[in-house]
Amino acid sequence: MELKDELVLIDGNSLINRAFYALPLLTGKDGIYTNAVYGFANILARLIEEYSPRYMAVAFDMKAKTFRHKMYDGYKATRRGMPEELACQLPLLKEMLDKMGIKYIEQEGIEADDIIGTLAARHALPTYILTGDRDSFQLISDTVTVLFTRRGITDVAKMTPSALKETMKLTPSQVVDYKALAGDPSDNIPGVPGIGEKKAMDLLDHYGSVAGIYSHIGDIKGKLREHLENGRQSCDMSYMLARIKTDCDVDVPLSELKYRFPFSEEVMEFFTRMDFKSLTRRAELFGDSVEAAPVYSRADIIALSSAGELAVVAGEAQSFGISLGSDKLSVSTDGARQYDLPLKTDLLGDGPSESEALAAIKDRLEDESVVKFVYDAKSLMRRLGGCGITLRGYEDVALMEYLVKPNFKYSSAEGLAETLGMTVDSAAAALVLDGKAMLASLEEQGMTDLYRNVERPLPAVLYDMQKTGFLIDLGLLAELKDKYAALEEEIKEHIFELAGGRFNLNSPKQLGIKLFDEMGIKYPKRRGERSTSAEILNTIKDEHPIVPEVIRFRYISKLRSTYLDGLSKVAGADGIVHTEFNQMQTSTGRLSSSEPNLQNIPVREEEGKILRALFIARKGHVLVSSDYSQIELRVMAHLSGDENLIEAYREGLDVHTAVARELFGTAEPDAHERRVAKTVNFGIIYGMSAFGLGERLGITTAEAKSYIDRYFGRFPRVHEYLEEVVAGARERGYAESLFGRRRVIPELHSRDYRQRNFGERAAMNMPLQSTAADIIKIAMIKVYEALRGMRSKLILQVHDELILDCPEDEADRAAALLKREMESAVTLKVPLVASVSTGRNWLDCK
DNA sequence: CTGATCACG
DNA sequence: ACGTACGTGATCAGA
Repeated sequence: MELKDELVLIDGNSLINRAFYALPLLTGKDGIYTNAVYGFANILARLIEEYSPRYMAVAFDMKAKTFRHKMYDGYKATRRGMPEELACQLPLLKEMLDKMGIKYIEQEGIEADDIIGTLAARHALPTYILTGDRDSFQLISDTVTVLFTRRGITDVAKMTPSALKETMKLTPSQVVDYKALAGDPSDNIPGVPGIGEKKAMDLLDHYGSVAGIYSHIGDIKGKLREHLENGRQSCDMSYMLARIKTDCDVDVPLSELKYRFPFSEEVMEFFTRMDFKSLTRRAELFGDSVEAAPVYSRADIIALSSAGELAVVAGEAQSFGISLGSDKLSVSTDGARQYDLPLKTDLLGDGPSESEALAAIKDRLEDESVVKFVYDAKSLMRRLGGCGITLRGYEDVALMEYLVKPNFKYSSAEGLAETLGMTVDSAAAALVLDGKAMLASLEEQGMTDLYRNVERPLPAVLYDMQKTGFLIDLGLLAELKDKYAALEEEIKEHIFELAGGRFNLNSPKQLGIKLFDEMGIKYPKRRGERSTSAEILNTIKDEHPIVPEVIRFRYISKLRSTYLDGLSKVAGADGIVHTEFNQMQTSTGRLSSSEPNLQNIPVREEEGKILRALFIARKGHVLVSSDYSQIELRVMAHLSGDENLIEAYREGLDVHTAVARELFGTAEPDAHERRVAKTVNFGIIYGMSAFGLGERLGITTAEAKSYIDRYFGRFPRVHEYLEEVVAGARERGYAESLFGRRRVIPELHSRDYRQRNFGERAAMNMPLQSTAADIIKIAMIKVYEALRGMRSKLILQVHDELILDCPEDEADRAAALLKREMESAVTLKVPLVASVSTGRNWLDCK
């Protein structure tokens, strides 16, 4: 690219502000904010491509007051300070400019505008000023053009004298006159009181300039003249404020404004570090010695025509990416070439069938030492399982993505390819490329062990659990369905009687109208909104006999629709339900369960708990269940190192009672005191607020606060720990578990108070919930290993509980094994305790 | 397709 | 003066 003898001057503050607000709050790999720097870099790249200037400079404002502030206290007084999320990007921006060799200038007491004005005046060569600030229009001339960034950053208007005339009906010098008259709210420049945009334009049209107006003041009549005369001083001052200086003490010879182009390796490294993927691929920005990141457009695709050819291709490789679509099987060994084998489907008769194709590479897929880069190993296992193949030796790229970005939305290998800028038919190649890059990212972020020892082995465990499934008592299910449907109908009719009319009871809207408007039942008045939630209904259940009936209807209806009907829909003819365990769903590392969700089967209410009798062991088997006792609190004791708490656990005390003792100063706390302590303990885990605790305990916020203060007084290390967690998360951008799992929490830097508070609570909760999730995952893997050779099967995980289905003669052994592996999964400063129970069905496991 | 509601840890 | 405990998934109504 040939550079031209032209100069580009950039208003750094203006541009980075635009970039910041135009782009979502992106975070780079380390969770630091990079959106503004990214936007800035993009504009620079575009600018260079379009204008190819040889000289460039960026001017920044400094915090110090300028002559304008001294002249007028109110100058820019309405400006908000730079938000922290942006301020923290300034050093990055300057680092980038340094690496590009672009001169940046900042000088105390001089604003960026004045620096730009001065440089533009000193250097007589074609000059472009890049800014989002209209003030700069006064600098426009035959040689100076303003590149004005309007909304966002992609929309740049080229302002020449004629363009200015056209859009604003002003000449460059009149820009200052205009501001002297109309003022500028954004800079808090007053102008002439009583004169707005319209009048200012009229006056300038007539008299040309402020000087012209005042020299003809005699021609002006009435109110307008009064305004002008009264506002004379303000007008003069505004003129001075708005006028950009072109004679500042800034002297930079042209030779210093040359920048290093093409960009060097250093810049490439910076882009890579910042995760500016698209910029790293723009070869035209970099010199020949710098290798631009490959433009992942499309892998070089080679069509195979037989399973035998596939076997040859895969047979030579020690590692390959593999993607199994509905009508083709693709493998890629190097990420550049991809071999596609079309498969016979129901509609298409060509090629081998899926099982024939897979059979050809069975030995490769089952060979532990051959690394397969796959996307979502668990779902691949299911398809391979159908062909009698067991996947061994894999790297799961989706899991790696999840670890680095737990908010990442699971899609498909094709989706991944697209995200990487590749075509969807290059999935297998994308897996190899991204897989290798992600392994490096995991290493960089200290998550290699977490990946290798926890996440990567888990798909095999989960697949086995899903495949085994949980047996349902279909007879009982049919019975309960009838019973609950009838009961629901009965309650419904009763409600309609009490209400004196029928309506859709499932509609919160209609219910609200019926209860609160038509029947006039009083509801707690809190900020207008009225809810029909159980929480609210419970507070008014004595107002009218219909209220408790509605509450009961809701509950029965929930049990019937969600659990009874829901289970019927997903249970197979053999009575087995196969839940899906989602390993890449939560931001804390927990699993989730769906279709059906077996992690929210009722247990708290007796009437609902009965449904657990539906979940039974297979014939001749029993269920063995084990749950961790207060695992999150124990994790907190460990992480905080609070001696008081650790001691309580080591002595095997009831921790809620122990906390109640501290809270109330009683040796033998009563049931109420223990309940309060228990609620406080939960509050700690959730990052409690005094209000929240008060709500749950039914006490005032002030009373709740005194409990919290007392708790932190008694367990000071807990207090320190929670504060550290928040501070650390704020600084680093993410919270982390004991094993290095991360969750980025951008809300901590939100401008919105509520968002920020939410971020703080999420930050406090994350290490506890997340570490507990890691622990039970480790336990699952250990249990799965330990069960090898036995007929007992892991079938369910509910966050702190594991359930096995065991032949009766193995039950005792399995129970002991389960307890042992769970308790020894990791070693903390406090013991881990798991309590085991056995039963024919889940209800009996208590 | 989102919000309200409610089931679980 | 504000709004207020963390993490999920399923169902239903009503746009």
